[in-house]
Amino acid sequence: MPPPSTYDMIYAIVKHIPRGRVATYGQIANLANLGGHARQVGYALNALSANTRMPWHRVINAKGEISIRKDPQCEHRQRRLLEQEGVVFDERSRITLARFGWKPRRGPRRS
DNA sequence: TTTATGGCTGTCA
DNA sequence: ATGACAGCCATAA
Repeated sequence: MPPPSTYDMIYAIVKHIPRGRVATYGQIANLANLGGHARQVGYALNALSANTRMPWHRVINAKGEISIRKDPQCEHRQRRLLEQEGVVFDERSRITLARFGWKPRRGPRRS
């Protein structure tokens, strides 16, 4: 069987993002051995099926904001999904990565 | 096969 | 802190 494709790796990482937490494209790209090329991550997510169960909405850009695609409405929808998971946006529509940023690894247990 | 695009990132001012 | 520029690579036509 052939090795996993780049998209598969990305999907695997995104699937592992816990609920109520968000990860940046660079974060996923790094975990996916992409070497930091976050772009492919975004494309992979965009290539997902509409009925996929992939938590693509938990993936955001390094600025902590929701990346804009072709449809500005997607931004609104993604934000809605995140809020539904408990993620909070500030006035700038930005997420506090320090708080909601997904920390892979056993992670330092927060108090 | 080549060409064009694309949900980004990091650095500089 | 924000704004602007260039670079990298895989997928789809």
